Amino acid sequence: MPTLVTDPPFGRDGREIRLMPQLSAYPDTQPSLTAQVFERLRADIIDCRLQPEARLRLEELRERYGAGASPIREALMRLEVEGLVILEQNRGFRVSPISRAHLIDLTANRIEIEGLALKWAIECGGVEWEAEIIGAFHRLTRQEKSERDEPGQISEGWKKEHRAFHRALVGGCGSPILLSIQEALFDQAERYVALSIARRAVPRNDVAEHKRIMDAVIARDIGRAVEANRVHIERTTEKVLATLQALAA
Amino acid sequence: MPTLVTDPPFGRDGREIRLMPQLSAYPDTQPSLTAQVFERLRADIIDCRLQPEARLRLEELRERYGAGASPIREALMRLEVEGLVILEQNRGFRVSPISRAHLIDLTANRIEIEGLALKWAIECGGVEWEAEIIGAFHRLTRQEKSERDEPGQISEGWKKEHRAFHRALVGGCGSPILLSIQEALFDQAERYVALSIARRAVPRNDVAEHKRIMDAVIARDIGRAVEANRVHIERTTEKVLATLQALAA
DNA sequence: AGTCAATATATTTTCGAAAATTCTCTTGTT
DNA sequence: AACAAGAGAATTTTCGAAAATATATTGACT
Repeated sequence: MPTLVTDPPFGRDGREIRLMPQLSAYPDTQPSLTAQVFERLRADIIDCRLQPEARLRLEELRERYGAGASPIREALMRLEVEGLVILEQNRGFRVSPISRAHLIDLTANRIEIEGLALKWAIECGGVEWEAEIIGAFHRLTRQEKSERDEPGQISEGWKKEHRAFHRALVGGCGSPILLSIQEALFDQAERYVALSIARRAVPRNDVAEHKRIMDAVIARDIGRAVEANRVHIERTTEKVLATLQALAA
Repeated sequence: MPTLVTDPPFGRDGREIRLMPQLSAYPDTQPSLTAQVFERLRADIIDCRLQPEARLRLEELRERYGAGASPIREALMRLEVEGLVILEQNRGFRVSPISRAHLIDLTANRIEIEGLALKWAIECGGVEWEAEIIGAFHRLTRQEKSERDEPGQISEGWKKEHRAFHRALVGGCGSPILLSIQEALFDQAERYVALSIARRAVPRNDVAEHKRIMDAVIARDIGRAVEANRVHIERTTEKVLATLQALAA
């Protein structure tokens, strides 16, 4: 079974260049335990199965994820840099707190970062990029937002397609750095949405908002696209702020 | 259940609120081994004592930093998220490669991110912020850029003050998120400068550039400040690109 | 020679327990 | 009652070695 000749992603080390790498040297290795724990922890935090400020005791996490101390701490260290977790010296980890101030900061930054990414994408994205967006939008509209059995819940499928759509929008910007920033901020924001939903807020219908962004992007109208994106982000934040407010009261 | 809407940064846990915390509960704990290793590794990579693409073998690092596997791997995981290190599954870590493309991407992003931070800072920074800048500028100008004994080397002191000056400029923006992004990008960029210096490039005199930024900021002229900052960043990058070019040839 | 398989070596990844630190609870003192 | 000190428990941090994986080497076969 011949390996497809793809650009070898890494390892451009004189010593490592071989005419034909042994197949066994590049198996589809399953992700390391650290990587698995990282993904699960990240998802659990974003979806608020682990609540803001919840203590993350090592013993509990070992139980929950079936791993030793090392992979778990390594995953937590990554999450701390991404802002989903905080570490207090010798006092362990907890899920990052949420707050009005943080949400507002996050929103302002998302508007700017995504706006910039949109601008660059419109300036330099090609047809392939446009096609991705249109495809992603189609998949998003064909996806039920709420689960049939749990009406006040956003479906996993919808969340996935929603993320994919936003990713497609900025995907043509040509800047890996900007994309990674965008993704980190998106993750953080999702946490607030999950929280708002968990508080029985009714999911809102935002198909029109998404369509407006897409239309402006396809029309290559930077100003309109950035503006539509701003509106979309701000609407979401307003909704979340309202439920947070109601909760505090 | 966590309270949602108050803003104090940490530890807003009913149980932890005490009238007067016991002193012994908050000692000046010395940083954990992980934290120490992280700082040293980060510095070694930024200053190119660990060269781009160098393999980071666990055993060597244990030797170098006098620590066990856990702290070192934890530090490396953090650095990977920050982009200073890359991890290849089961094949270990190496220092992130450098490239023209990456430097150019970095530069474009720095111009935008720092520009935005400058804008926000000018809009909402107070007198204290202005004073910090003026102080930082003063310290920077009083610091020798080159070491007396090593003329083609940038002094540690200057690098520290230079970082502090740029930090002071954006420090008033009021956005912790934007500041953390700015810092991460600054770190990455420093690596290229260090590399260029290591290649015997003569440090350039950029006092005037810094002064131009500061004057515009103090005059609260957003356009001029952002423009001056853009010029400063681009000049640095041009210099680095030139030495990289010469190196490749 | 060149390829392949099998083996040996090197390296990363993971675990379980020891060491260090923080937290909790009791007891004694003013 | 309030506070401080100290023993004991809980938890985090770190280590050293085992398990898993990747790389290098050897030797047989074409």
